[in-house]
Amino acid sequence: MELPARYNPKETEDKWYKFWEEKGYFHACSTSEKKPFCIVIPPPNVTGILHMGHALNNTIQDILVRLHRMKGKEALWMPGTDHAGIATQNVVEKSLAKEGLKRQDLGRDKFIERAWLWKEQYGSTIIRQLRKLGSSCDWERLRFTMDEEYSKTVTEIFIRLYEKKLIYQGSYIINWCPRCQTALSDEEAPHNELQGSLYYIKYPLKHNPDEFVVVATTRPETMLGDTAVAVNPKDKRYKKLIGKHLILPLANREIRIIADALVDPKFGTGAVKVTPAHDPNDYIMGKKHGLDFISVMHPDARMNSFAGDYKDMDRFEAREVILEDLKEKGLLEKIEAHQLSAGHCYRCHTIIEPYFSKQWFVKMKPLAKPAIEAVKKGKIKFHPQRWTKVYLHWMENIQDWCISRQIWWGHRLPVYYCRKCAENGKSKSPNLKFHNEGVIVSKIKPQKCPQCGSIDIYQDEDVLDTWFSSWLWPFATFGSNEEDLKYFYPTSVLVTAPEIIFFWVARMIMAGFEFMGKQPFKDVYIHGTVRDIEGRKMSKSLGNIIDPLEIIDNYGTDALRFSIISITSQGQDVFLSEQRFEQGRNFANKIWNASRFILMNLDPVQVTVDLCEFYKKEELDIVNHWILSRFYSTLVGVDKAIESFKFNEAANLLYSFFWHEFCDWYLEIIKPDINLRKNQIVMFKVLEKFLRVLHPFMPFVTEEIWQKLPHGGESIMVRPWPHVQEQIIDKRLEKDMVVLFDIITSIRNLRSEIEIKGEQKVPLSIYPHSKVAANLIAANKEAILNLAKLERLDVLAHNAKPKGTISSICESADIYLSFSGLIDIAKELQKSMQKLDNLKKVITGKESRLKNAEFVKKAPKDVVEKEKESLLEAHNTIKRLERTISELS
RNA sequence: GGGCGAUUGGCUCAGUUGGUUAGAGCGCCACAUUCACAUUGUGGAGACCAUAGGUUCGAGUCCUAUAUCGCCCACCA
Repeated sequence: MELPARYNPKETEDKWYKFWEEKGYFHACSTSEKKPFCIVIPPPNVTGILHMGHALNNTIQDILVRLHRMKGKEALWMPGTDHAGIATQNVVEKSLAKEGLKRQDLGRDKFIERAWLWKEQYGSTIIRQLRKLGSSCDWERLRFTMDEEYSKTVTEIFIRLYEKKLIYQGSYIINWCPRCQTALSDEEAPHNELQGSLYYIKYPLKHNPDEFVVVATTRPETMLGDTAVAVNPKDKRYKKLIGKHLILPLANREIRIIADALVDPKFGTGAVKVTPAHDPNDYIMGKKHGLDFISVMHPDARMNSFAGDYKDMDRFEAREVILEDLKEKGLLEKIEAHQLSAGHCYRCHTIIEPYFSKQWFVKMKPLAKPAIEAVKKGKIKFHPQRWTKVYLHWMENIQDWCISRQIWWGHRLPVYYCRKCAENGKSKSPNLKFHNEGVIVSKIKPQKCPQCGSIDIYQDEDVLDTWFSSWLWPFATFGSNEEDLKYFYPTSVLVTAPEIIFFWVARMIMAGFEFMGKQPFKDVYIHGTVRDIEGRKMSKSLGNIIDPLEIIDNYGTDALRFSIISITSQGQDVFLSEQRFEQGRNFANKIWNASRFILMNLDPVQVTVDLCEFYKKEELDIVNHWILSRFYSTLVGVDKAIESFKFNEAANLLYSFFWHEFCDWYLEIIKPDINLRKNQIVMFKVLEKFLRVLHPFMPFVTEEIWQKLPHGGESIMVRPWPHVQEQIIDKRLEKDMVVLFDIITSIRNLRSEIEIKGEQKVPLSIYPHSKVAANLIAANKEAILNLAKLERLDVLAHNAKPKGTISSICESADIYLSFSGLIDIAKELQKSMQKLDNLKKVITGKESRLKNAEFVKKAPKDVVEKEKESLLEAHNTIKRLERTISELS
């Protein structure tokens, strides 16, 4: 069979992916007799495009799924996308903006129509890209968090929680994004450091306007909403002022001086302006002291009419103007540089505004309880383990979850209001926003108010937090299919990134227990973040993105997969440069060429035997036994590595086995006798099995080659994972072979050092140091002749007189070169002296260790024995070296 | 303020429960091309394992500080 000398991924990848899919290999079925294995994909946003984080995340999942499929499980990888409320709405709004439109111009229904249209058109981009990656997802089950059935579940869950009084409506300070104009949960408003200023502002006393209380603030623009100044009750400086009144500058309102232990007397001036509607701390004080809540901003963070002259200014513009005005009035005492941190919208990075508003919340403490237990008891395990602490810390300090969003794209709250009931309630609370009368929570819009019978009913405008649907993902994806749920739930492993632990992982665990009564998964593997070579996150704005699709285009999917896996250790962050992908590409090519070589030399008739039968009946020679042993040892290592989520270790084991042992040594050794039956069988079987083990890592190249090999079955993808043949593994032999390689390497080294030209063959004598070495040399004489390019090899018996000059010694043998003329005596002498020196140091170390009574007494016996042995060995080597030196001089 | 991670050849990283002379890939140097593969082969150079203490017969590995970098959490006006 003629194959090109290079592996071309472009010609194979799409072909095989299509083949697998058409064969239905990706599909998993709950009626199977097999044991289930299930992973639910962290649903990428519909707005998403594949980045390296996805590539890593999904490669790991695909490895696990393919592996377990081969191991005989009914393996399901449940795919889907997330509607990504704010992100998608932003994208659709942007596209509208190009037409000069705002969403309000369209109205809610039209806008949502538009959003769906967008989703239909672009929402499957990421799915297509996941396929390029080779992901073996069960596409028949593709889900979307706004599918009809899924949405139904979301609504039901809301009602269930509401009825359990775990969902409530209330007015609190929440994180408000003025740009997206919606509330956000705490997790969606991460705090970032900012370089700001601390402004010291004088507030005049009412009874004596020439005297001031100076407050320190980072946000002067909110002063217009101040309703008090607070001091610590123990603060002597202010004690006599407590209860007195101040005139709030610029607003010319009277505000009270209150005492509260929350105030830190050491910070600033020890006096704090209190703005209950714009600061969470102040909110608490406001509640405690019965202060007024004055919101001074519009939802877009422009100042509102409570801000008087500053009305309609943006909050930061207002800050500047207010500072100017204060300065003019002589009320700005000083400005200090000050580091602070502020919440930022995780979607648009706008600084969030702590904003007082009425929202819906989930009471989290009761949900957290079983989720904490499960992790503490080890029913759910994090890998690496350290994330357990992070998880528990968050869970144990969990805050209620704000779930209402003031956007249009998402699951609308199943909440309706009766206008009539609300009107009636108004008498108690003048602002419609602040009362709870007339709330109806229902799956569908009620015909009339169950309270008063009015038909004047309208639905809440808000939608739910996107994560309120994703936290149901491990079971909501099965919809109402009880059999599937019973079979596949709880799922097996969750593979995800650290930044999503609180958003998603923790909440899924809570939802699993609350709604299913069972944990959603057993293991959580948290992989690292993919960064650029300088350790920065990859982002568009930094321009440091490495596009996985480009890598696929240039290097191939298998190269991408293999490279990224081989550098991802144990959840450590990955520093990536494009160069890394050469390793994967070269490896694919190496496999390709080794296979090409084998195919060119393969007699298909000879290899149709069963390998087990073969080595039961026929005694294996050293080399074939060795490579089989190494293969199975590697397999053991790979199994173990994957079990402990050390994917890089598995990948690297496969890499070095194939390249350095199978190709560099094994194939080179058997090359001259490649037609021998035993060589035919073993080289073929090892290759075939190796391809299977590698398949989860590099699915395409392995399939392409496997199909060209004689094979049974349709696809490598559905072939069983090889069984470890314990009886073939011979650690002793593996070690011995290293001796042989050591000898060959030493001869090659010698050739190189004395500059024997490439093909020039030299005669050599060799004196083996041990019986093992002697046997190996005898059994592999041909191999040594070939690999070390020797004309002749004489193996010296004990006491035999060597013919040449001693030229080199290695651990296992002395090597005598038969024509001494080639040797640079001075150089060799120097080299030997150097070796002698090193060895003497080693011996000194060993001797002193062995003389140390403590060591002999306390160290394990085998360690002491080993030490003695190696000392003896070193002494022998020294003797030989000294002999060499005397011969040379 | 608290927590976590990292610090090992020029670069990027491995390094199992402490055990003898610390590994890999890339890069570098030399040699090799009618040989499956130059996306190759062969050989080589290159590391007092961040610093300072400690535990131990023995520390890259365990402990305590320190430094630098990074991440996360917290009601830092």
